[in-house]
Amino acid sequence: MATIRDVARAAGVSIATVSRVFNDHTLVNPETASRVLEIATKLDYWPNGAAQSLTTRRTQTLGVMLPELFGEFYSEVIRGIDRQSRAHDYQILLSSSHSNGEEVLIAGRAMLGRIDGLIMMAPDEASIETVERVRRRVPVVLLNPRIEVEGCCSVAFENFSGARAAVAHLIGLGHRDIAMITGPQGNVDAEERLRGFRRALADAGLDPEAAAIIPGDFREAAGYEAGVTLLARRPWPTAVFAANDGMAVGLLAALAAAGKRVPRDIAVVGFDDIAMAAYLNPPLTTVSVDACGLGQRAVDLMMGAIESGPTGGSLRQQLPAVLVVRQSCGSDITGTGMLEQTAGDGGAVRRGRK
Amino acid sequence: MATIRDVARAAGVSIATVSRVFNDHTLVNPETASRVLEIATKLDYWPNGAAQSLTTRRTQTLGVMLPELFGEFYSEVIRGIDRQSRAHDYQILLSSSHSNGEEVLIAGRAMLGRIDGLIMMAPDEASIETVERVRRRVPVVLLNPRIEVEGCCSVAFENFSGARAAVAHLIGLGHRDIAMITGPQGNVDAEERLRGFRRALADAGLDPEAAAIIPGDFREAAGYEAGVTLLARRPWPTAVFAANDGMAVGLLAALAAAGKRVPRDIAVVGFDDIAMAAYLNPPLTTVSVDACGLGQRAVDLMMGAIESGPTGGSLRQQLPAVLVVRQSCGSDITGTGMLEQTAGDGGAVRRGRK
DNA sequence: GCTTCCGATGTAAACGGTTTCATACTTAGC
DNA sequence: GCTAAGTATGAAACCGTTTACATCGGAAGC
Repeated sequence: MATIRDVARAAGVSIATVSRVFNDHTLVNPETASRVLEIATKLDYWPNGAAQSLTTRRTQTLGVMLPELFGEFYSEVIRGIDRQSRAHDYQILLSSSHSNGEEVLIAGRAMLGRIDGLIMMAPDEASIETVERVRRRVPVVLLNPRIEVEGCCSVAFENFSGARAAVAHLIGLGHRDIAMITGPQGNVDAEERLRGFRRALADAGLDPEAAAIIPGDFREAAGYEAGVTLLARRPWPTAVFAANDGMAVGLLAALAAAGKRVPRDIAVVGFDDIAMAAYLNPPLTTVSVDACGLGQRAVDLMMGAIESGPTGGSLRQQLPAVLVVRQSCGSDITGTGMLEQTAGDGGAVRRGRK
Repeated sequence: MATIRDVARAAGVSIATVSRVFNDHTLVNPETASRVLEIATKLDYWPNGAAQSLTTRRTQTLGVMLPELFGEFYSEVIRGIDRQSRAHDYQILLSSSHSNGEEVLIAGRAMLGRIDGLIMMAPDEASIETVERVRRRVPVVLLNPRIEVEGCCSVAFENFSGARAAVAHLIGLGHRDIAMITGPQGNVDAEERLRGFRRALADAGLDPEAAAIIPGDFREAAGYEAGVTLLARRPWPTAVFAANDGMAVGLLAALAAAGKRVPRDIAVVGFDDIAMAAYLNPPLTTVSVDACGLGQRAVDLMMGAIESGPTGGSLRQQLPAVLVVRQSCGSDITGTGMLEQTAGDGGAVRRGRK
């Protein structure tokens, strides 16, 4: 394939001139420029990206590392990152499904020299070292970080207050015996949601230790199993808070299979507000988070960090988690229009289909 | 940051030796190797990817270009690509949301030198030139191509026969007046599905020209509007085939809002089998395609193409589109177990929730 | 004791660009 | 007509690797 030297030779100029033509360095004679361009087209010359980024130290690429690419949530995050990156003329180098620190390290190493920054959802403690090493070379933005890393920006959802608001809502409806299906152990989001659940109970003077906690893993099947487990016990809780919508879907299926009516027999609340939540039977009350917005915000922070160089501070941002009341929780008050509060202090509530 | 020279100097060896240590070239003294490794760790040395790929001409990266990153379908494709890439130790460079040929060209150029191959869903004719130019340097795999490009592998769904099977099923249930909501003009999938719709009518001796065709764009809102449009006409069709599930969702909402019962008053069939299809009210009969599998298959083809070099032939693969019968079409025959046919000749049918 | 071979390492030339600095040639200023 | 300023271009260094080839001891073979 033609290189810059081929073009230079064919056009009878030096490689410096060809480079100038391709980089709009204006100080080149228009006549020469057009000749070079013509030759370049004829030779089908395209500058080599690797060579360019080697000298310029710019790649116009953002690295993205996610623990796993499963479920609608992650897709949305990626969509947000992608969209915002495009707006800034960046491409994204994606590497997901890392189950352990070792893999993260390898992936990080492979990205080095190919990215101008890294957006990362750190799965566990083992990856922190990789973050530190990467951070020494390019800016890093963390998504929902378990531990804040010095010098890294981060964006996170208000998992805690979102969960707290959801459970407070159930309590407000008169529920006293509320169970929870948790997310995978070690997952920050899952833990924060559990913490919010407990806090809401404590706030209402209920004993958090007395509540049934069923372990789950964010997957639909776990929700189904949890439903079976719950129904095997007596007395049944009057409401269940699932740590994410996927498990809520499974739970609803289990309850339906057992002939239980939602919300009459048991109320159900989820978390995430995935696309299908509004279409479930009954429509699922859940806590809405803007996954796409999370990605976009991360890119914005990254752009700031890239601009300001390594001296850039470490901004921490929180994105709201808003309770969306539908029918699965039993407070079927329609026609009241929209009612919202910010999640910041005590919880946000929104009614309606969307 | 430390370069290979820094390590070499500190360890008292040449850069060649350091390079050998990092590339397992065995012909290096174990003692020297461990000293180099130690120094490298102390200096926090990581090889620079751009420099490596410049000399080796290998990037361990696959380019992925999609027309837009919207909807579950594309997310699934990306998941498939990502998963399979990881299995082969490749990363993926993503660039989506290209609305015109110009943007595709720019993106293609930006990728050059950074990728070992390109997986692309070509949105329109204007991008063909870019494909040609890219193909001269690295292998290209096309997804659902409108036009086959000489020397490119491709993977596509059996859109035509899937749609044909769906409509044939409706006809088999006794429907004679069937409307269709089409996808965006110029979209290959949309066109093939329309073609399948017409063929099924013709097969049954019905006049394809007489059927109502409502233009859509694959989005939920378009489905809703199409529903309104259809209900404003008389007589109403007894069944509607939506070119994708997103629009079917909107259609169902419009029908529900108008007090129509599905499938009693009007039967509905979609296409794609997105996750929520099984949870809609009523559960949506649709044509299931394995978007994730499409991505995986594309990667497999790519690996073959990379292996065999530029001489590699141009394989064309087709992935089945299988009709999944649920309740929205009215053939609510439960308890009959699974019934499947391959879509290849006349259509595949599968019953049940999943 | 002299070749021969081999293992370990160094030297230097790529890879394909960008960019600093120098140079040649105009043009303007007086 | 000589200097100063400016414009267009070229030469060469550099970015951080890999790798073909050269070098250099030391062990083996005779």
